[in-house]
Amino acid sequence: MADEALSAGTVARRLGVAVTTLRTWHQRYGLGPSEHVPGHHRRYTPADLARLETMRRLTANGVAPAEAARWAVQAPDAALPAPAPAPAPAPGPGPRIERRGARDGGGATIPVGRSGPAARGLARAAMRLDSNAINEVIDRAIRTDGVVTTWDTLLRPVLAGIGERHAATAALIEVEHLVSRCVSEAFAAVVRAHAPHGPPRILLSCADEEQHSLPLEALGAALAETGIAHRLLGARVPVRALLEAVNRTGPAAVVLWSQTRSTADPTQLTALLAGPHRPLLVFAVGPGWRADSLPAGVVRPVDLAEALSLAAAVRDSLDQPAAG
Amino acid sequence: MADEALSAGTVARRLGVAVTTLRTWHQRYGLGPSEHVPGHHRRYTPADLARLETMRRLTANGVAPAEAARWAVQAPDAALPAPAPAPAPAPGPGPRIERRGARDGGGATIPVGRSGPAARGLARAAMRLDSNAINEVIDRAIRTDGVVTTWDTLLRPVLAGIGERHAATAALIEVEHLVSRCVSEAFAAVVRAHAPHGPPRILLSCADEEQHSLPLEALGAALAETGIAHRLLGARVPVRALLEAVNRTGPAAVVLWSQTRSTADPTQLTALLAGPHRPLLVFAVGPGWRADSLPAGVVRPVDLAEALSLAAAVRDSLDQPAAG
DNA sequence: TACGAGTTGCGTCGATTCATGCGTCGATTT
DNA sequence: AAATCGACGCATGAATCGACGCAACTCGTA
Repeated sequence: MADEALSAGTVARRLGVAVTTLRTWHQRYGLGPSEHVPGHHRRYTPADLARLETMRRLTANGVAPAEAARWAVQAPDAALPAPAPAPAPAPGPGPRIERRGARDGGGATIPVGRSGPAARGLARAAMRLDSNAINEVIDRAIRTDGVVTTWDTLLRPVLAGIGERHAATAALIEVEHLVSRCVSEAFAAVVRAHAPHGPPRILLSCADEEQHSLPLEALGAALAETGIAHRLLGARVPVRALLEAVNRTGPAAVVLWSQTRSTADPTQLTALLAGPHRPLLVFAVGPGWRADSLPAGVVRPVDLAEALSLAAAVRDSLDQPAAG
Repeated sequence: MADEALSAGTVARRLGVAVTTLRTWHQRYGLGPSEHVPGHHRRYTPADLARLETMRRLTANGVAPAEAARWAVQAPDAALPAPAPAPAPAPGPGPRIERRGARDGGGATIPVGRSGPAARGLARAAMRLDSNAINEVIDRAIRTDGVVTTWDTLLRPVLAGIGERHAATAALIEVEHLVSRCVSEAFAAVVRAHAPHGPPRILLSCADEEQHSLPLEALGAALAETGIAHRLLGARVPVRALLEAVNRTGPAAVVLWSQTRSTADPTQLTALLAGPHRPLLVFAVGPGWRADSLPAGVVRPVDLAEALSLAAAVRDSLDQPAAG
């Protein structure tokens, strides 16, 4: 693979920095050619270049150089705020539930489609308002399949089914509340069970006016499951309060959830990026956000799993005096 | 060079306090970086951080800052005075652990009045959005004093203080949300911990449009603690949904919570009594209800303890063959 | 009940320290 | 000969420093 060995000057020109800077980065941060004999010329392989590219993109987004370098060294291809967001339309992670079939009983049932027996069982327990049974099902599912899978294949379908019924029949409000509560509690239990390592560096918050916090709680539980500490603000967080929280706690990353388009005001993201304690990374998560209206420097994971892996990348970044 | 030399700002963010506070702690209590040349930047080693962490934990538990600092300086890894430390008498109904030195003040704080050190610690933890500390304090309080006492002497005062501040300054919304969530989770944990004996015969529900469900959750947790199973519907339960739930589950008693007068529509109570599956007992709980407007046959406990004892009475009466 | 004293967290201000990108210089590599 | 190397130093803006003061809270006392 040595057919591409770029010289220092070439790389420098490509990145738009001075040659000296490359040398500085090498000796200050260890961010240089993987194999380099002191005294000899530096030869950058494509991998090295990718690392430098990461460094450049991070710093271009305001990340402190020292931290950006650390990040670049250990996660060369870390997903980053791409200047041109992927042309993914915004269908949202809305679970496409088959509303047909699933005939379960005579009266008012919850359509869960082909989401497996557990979902049907959960739906039945919900209809009975049997919180014990609900808890049991959820707990077992989480214990068996983990938070992410449980959320995607069990909870979200059932909640969506309830919501659908609720929208159609204007009934089942109690059921919806009860299940939401149980889910929320289950997630909380997960968080409590997994003692977080260090201080929470990730802040989860709903967008202003956004009422649905369950998906965020799912993310929080998934994070906890992975051993990543976080802070969850909850639903309906005004922008001012969010900024205040960011200012007070200085998180490395902020996740802002928006369920519906009406709550997806990009201004909030802009405000986050412009605030005094600018977070390293800002995530816009949820079906509400429109990819084309996001300000530059905002990452938009498409589902829980992606958000999780991105957050894990954040975790790996140790903090150190940040300047610049 | 120390592999980890955290700057003042980083440490401050980690702890959830302002940078200025770190400096203040240093010069007031001597709680600073072990080696620090005046005029130069402070560099906190892991050991220093541990000391500060101790400080944080102690203050979160209500210890006066001055004393907490003294403690932290000489015993960096001091274990929490959790179960029964020497200088702490039994925190009975009068949690007057130490009458002096528990002052508080400064900046945006939460007024808790003379509600004991635990309340102060909780308020402090809340201000720094430290959910771990919040959980810790609440859990210990519940474990030590039980749900009712904890609610009356710790949680309600603090929540009221936050609400007061919030109403006055329009700030602290995040704090309010976070604490509410933690309280809710703590109650849920209590309910989960105490496996209910039989089928739930008591239904707890918020009045229509009523958003505050925390007091109800407190009642639910207290019931669970006493071994009484219950069903909790949650906030904002429309009358139709309530009746539907009563109809489906046929509870022996229904508790309807109203926080403010605007949600205390007596019609709901009347509807309950007139429904097909008339509950044995209907409770109207909460400050919203007006005694003179309640329909006949509705009981109105004045506080959590009374509601609890009445509910216990219900449970006992169920053991006897009820004459109808 | 009201009031003053003591505590305490934190905002502000001018001065200083630090991190960082890059220019320069003599020696070495290509 | 051109490019680069390692070392050194400089300019600049962000972060921090120390000092001061404020405001809010609690508690003892009148």
